[in-house]
Amino acid sequence: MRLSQNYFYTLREIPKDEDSISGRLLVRSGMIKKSSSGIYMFLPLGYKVLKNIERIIREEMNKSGASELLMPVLIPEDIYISSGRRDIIGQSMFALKDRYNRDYILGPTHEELFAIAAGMKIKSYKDIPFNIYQFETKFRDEVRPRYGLIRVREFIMKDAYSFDKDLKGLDISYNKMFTAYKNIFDRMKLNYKIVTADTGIMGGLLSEEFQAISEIGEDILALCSKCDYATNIEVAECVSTDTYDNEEIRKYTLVETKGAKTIEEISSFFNLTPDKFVKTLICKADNKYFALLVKGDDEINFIKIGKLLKVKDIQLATSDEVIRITGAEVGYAGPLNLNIDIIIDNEVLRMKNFIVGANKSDYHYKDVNLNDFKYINGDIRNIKETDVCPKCLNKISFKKGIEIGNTFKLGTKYSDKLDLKYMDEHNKEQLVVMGSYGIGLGRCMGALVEQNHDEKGIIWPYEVAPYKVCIVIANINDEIQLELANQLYKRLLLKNIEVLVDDRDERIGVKLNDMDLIGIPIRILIGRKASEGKLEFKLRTEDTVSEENIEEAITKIVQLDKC
RNA sequence: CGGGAAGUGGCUCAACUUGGUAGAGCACUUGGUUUGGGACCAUGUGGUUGCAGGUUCAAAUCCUGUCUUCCCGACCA
Repeated sequence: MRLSQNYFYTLREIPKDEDSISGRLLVRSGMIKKSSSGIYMFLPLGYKVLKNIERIIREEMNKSGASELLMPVLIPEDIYISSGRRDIIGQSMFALKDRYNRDYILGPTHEELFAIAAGMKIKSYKDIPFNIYQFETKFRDEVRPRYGLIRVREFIMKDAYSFDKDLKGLDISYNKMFTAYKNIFDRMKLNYKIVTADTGIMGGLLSEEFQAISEIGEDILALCSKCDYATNIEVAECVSTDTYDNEEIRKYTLVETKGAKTIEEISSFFNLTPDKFVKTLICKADNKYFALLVKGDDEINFIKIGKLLKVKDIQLATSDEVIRITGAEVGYAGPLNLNIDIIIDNEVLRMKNFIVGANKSDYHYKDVNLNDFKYINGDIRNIKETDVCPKCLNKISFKKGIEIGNTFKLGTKYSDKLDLKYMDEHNKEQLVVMGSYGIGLGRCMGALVEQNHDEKGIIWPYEVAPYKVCIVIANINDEIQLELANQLYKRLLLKNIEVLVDDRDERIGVKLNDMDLIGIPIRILIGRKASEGKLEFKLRTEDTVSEENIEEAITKIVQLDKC
């Protein structure tokens, strides 16, 4: 591709509407452009990267035996009503009506349609297992699009679905996908971790996330330093090794704590560390109120609460509701004289003579103990970095991750709702067991840039790079340079290597800076030694430049291209 | 959705507080000088100041509404 004759631009200024390094670099390098909040254009250079990512995924998917197909984006709302997800996904779905006033949604994920498609084939146990997948644009009306391609409202996902007769079969299908996913992300050269996670809107039995390690990651991963324990903190089990307080139990007393509402404020009021306090949060779940108690320096985990109480849609109570229930302003809730169910975190079990709100504005109780109120207990807090690994009790550490892929063991959730059944060996109807597997292509692209860049620009891993080689012609008015560049260009094309020729009428500094910015792995500079048949060879990842003749350069490039 | 900020040539910003009819840098045109890491001189083009309404002799500036974008909290590939 000759730059002078193609759609290509870069920006010198930093775009003001991008909040991440990857977003800024991708926009500056003319690969993407924000069209509206969370919606992007993929321009020629960026589209090539996206296509490379797609190619890697397709190759590995096909290798695993899956078949590609294509589903519509526009889906009748009824289908999501029957699966029960119209309500679960709710506001995140883009919804519209056709001219006859019929309701449609733009597909946020396609379990339903794939289950229907699977039903076309599946009659008997002999018809399964199989795996079908697609690359398709998904629409999700995210509350807050962010970080360039990382959190967007319209994005291309590879989604695959497996169909098996039982859980044993699902395990096999799942493991095939798991292997394919590892191959995919390894080939992209992403630095990632696999963690177990909550099943969220998909539901089902198991969810594992492929998380690209990055500072802008929106998920926190709890990783063990010794064993293979790795989870999203949303589901990380808390195991405390602290010993029980062995103070004498005292009788609680009321203390005026005027104006001190937050844990910070009260701990400085009492001049005690936050772990001597117990936070009481009022929440509402399925129209019932609960009081949740955790140690002052812990955080509530709503996913754990949902599982413990078998409720969904848990929200913190509004301040009006808190006033109605506790009789005090927000900040003074406590477990004493409270007539809603109280759930305490296991950590609180170890505490004695702690401080809680008094359900009276400006007052707290001190020296409160567990026998002063009724409760049930459970693991309802987020794991902290000071906690130990729940599996081997060694040190745990946190990393932030961008969720680039996810695999779910769905079980029979969708086949039940959508009536996907087969006839088994004993002539009995059985529900098909499903798995679903997603990869966000744009997210991979964003995460790659987050992980591979320097102050000059992007550094694409070879296989995803839009072009593998760029030939920079120092002086386009020099016939000899042009001729040498031409020769190299044509010969590399014959070897099926994607080459970009920077033959623009620009100063050399502009060209070199642009090539660094867009991150082409191999750079050939053809300049003043062209007359001797020499050119300069440089890798984007290294600072050293070597002088070669055309044959040497081609040999080196072909070699790099092979691995 | 709630809270905060901002919308001014293609891009990044100034002028707004204190109304007087829009300016810089980059980019672009043309000419010239340059030419190995974002050149220089000259020249020119380009804006109904997000949109609508109001106040005023006069609005980018003040007021109201509206749309959009960005930043901080509950979702997910």
